[in-house]
Amino acid sequence: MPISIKDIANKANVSPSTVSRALNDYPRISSERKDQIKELAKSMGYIPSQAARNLVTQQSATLGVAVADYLDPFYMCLLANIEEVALANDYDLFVSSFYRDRQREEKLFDAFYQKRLAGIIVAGSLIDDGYLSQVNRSIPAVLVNCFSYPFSVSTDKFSGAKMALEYLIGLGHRQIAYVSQGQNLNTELLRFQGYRSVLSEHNIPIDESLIVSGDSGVFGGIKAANQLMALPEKPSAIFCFNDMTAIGVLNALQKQGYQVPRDCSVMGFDGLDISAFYHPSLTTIQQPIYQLGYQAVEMLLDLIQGDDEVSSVILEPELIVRDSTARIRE
Amino acid sequence: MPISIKDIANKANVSPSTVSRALNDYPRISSERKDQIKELAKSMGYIPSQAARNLVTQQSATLGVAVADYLDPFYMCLLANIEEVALANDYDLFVSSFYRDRQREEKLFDAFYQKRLAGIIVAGSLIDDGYLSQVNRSIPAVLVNCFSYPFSVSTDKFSGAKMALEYLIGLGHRQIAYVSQGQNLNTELLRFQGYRSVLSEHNIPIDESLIVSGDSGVFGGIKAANQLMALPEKPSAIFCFNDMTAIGVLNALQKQGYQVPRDCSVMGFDGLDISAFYHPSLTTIQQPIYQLGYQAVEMLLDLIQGDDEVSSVILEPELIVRDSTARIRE
DNA sequence: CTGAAAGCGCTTACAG
DNA sequence: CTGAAAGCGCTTACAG
Repeated sequence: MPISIKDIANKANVSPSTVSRALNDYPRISSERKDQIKELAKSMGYIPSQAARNLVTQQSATLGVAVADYLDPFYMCLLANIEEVALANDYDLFVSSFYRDRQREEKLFDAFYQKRLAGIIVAGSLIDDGYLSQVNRSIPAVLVNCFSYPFSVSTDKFSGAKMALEYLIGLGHRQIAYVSQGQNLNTELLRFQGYRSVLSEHNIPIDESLIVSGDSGVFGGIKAANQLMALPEKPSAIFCFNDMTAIGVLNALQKQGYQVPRDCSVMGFDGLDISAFYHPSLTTIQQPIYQLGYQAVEMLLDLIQGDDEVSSVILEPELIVRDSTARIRE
Repeated sequence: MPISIKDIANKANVSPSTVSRALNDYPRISSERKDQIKELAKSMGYIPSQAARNLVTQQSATLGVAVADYLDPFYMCLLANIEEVALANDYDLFVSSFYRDRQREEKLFDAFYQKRLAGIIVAGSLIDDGYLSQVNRSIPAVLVNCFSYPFSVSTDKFSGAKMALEYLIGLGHRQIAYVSQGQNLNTELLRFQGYRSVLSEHNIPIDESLIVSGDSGVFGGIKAANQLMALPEKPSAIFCFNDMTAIGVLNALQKQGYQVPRDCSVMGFDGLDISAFYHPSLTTIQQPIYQLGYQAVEMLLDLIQGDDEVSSVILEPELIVRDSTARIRE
């Protein structure tokens, strides 16, 4: 049984109100009494009940964070940044994963709401375009990388994909494959649009057999690469939905005896830390992960403060050239 | 303002007690009334306040999980397993990271306690041996990989390190380096003991210059490898504290132009998914990550139920031979 | 400066 | 089967 404010009041011969005021640095209280009560509370090992406090104040200092997948380092890096910014603002985090499962994502909001959290951040939402109508709760929410939602902070995927394609074409590649994520989300479609638009600008016809679908993870990348290398006309470069996919692609190519980048260039998207340490290190499109997390928290805090003037943010990614891409061989 | 049980009671012309009983499937209630109230609650978008319920029932169905580092896939894989098992038992998780910072780890317990969580799991504790005396709270706790704590579930690191060394010696290696974690935790010391004990069994003298300290991450591995390869007598094999360290070592060796495993064998510890996809794929000691998570939750649940008969669990790791190790060249 | 009282949203004996 | 009442641990007007 945890000790309560009442226990302290009894021992100090004051009312619970006084104890509460002392502990919360209420201004009009004799400082001797305040110090005495604080010390007593400490010696008794008192730790306030957040639930009780939240109930009476009708507010909470914890933010809910839902990430698509604990096993994708992108979300973990984002999460680490979100936690850091939240902590700096005296909020703590209730973190949950929905394992890229839409049902589970939807259920999460009940959990968040039951806890009466101050606000929520969703990264990698599968509800995507339907978010506004589906999750219509009175709790402020910010989505990361879901451009269609009015309160969101996203990397410009279209622009990122274009950078990647321009770069590969600049290296002389024409047979450029794309390994998609496999779901019709904005984040996917924008990359694909970038891919198509650069190809058509360069008058390179779209070869449908070069567009294969992954699963945003390593295994999808492996499967996709095997599929691509079985083609009569193999690609000379493979642009992947994300770094994890690219790692799968790299792995499959190397296992089949292809040399990267000599036989085939490979590009990722995300800019995960580990992508720099692969062999060969991965050329990729770097998402501004820290900014994504920072701005998401700031936006959510504004929303919580009742500031409705906020509007979506789109951040530019950056091309990082490393060793997995090279000029095409004649 | 969220709607409450009172709002429903008013609309249904019954007392709040009745609403509560209907919603909680209290047995003695007319089923027509029950259904009617349930429907009404749903149509009004009622979602119960967990804080209020916890306050009155004096219990909570959420578990606190503190992990050392979001950026180490080992903890994330463990976390995913913990969450799965917890969810299956109708508990949800309050997850937090302490960023391998002891101060932060200590602070976390106040946060957990303020929330009156049902129990907590700590993975990668830095308080380590001091845990019992430091964190003496009335909330049940299970530690993962902290053998000295009475309620813990751990991989046998001593045995794991021995497997690694036996294997490397079996391949003819004698100059075997060890990259440590850099902190005097049990999890570290046990590996080191395994390392020493196998060497001495084989009458191989310990060469202190082959024992260098990393930081349990990629960068520590890189630094350590550079240090080792600057030695007059370079190691022919490097055994690393964990896979992330090994990835750093691999990277540094390759950058310096060494071929792995031809010029030097490299071994990790953990058995991360990604370690299989490196080039070369990493020989490692596989921790039973799923079992670790599963048993930790089960043990915590027992503790919460007041079952004090539980005792620590030690699980055996497994040697996974892949492509980063080879027989020594003459 | 301090106490008594009301109330946050629930649950649950206690009567009926 | 159902309502009135008490209470979980706090905070905060309202008096004094």
